[in-house]
Amino acid sequence: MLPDMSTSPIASQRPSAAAQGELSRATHDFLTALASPTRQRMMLLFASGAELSVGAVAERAGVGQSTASHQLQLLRRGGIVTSRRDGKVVLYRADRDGMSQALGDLQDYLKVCC
Amino acid sequence: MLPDMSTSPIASQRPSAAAQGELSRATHDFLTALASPTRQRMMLLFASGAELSVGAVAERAGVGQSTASHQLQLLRRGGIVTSRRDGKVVLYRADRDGMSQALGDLQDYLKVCC
DNA sequence: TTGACATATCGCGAAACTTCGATACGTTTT
DNA sequence: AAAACGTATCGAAGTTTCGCGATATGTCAA
Repeated sequence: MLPDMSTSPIASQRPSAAAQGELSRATHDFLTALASPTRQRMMLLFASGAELSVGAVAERAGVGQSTASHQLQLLRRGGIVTSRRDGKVVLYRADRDGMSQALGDLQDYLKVCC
Repeated sequence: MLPDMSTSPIASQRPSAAAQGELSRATHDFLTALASPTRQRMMLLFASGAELSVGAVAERAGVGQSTASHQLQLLRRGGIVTSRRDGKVVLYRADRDGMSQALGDLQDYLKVCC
């Protein structure tokens, strides 16, 4: 089954969550998603707005199909990629809005410590 | 023994590392350091430029002394805190420059995927 | 409906992380 | 020099993550 795409984990967070001194769940997912060499390698495949299927990511990143599917979901949960189904294929691409929002939340959080 | 404070892991990286499509070691350390609830809790103790010893962090964060020491080193490796010795005590505080540089590198990296 | 194809989920072992108590190291004081 | 104190390192148990193959689910074509 496809994961729930109707509710974005980023959008469900208040913008001022970080300013209150607590790192939001969405921002935590953003950090953990990017803190992985394999997922970093995957993200580079989406340069220039490329849209890739799970199989294409698996092949180019040098991982198995199940691994690619799982890691792409972690990236999606972190607001870094978006997915849409096109026939049998599920296409992923970089989530520009999600990334900028997560970065903003992160900056707000870090301002507390300065 | 005290860890090596003379060479900052952030400063040893070229600024354009992220633009070349590879996430630098320093930026990876920054992400992994922040992707931990315990370390996030610790960082909140440094609000308003507070400077705390390892023991103070351990007590306020509710962890053992060895744990606090270890996690603070991970935060230092990520360019998020700085340490200095004052007598028997080692004082940690937020590393404003390190954080802004890591954030900049992260932004550069994310620009590749947009 | 059946078959073919792509993706998601499951189960598992390997590797990494977290935390602790115990111990070694560095610093100051006596 | 030795004791006292704070911090860093060590070793180990528990938890989490990672990657894989196998299997289930979803989709299109025949």
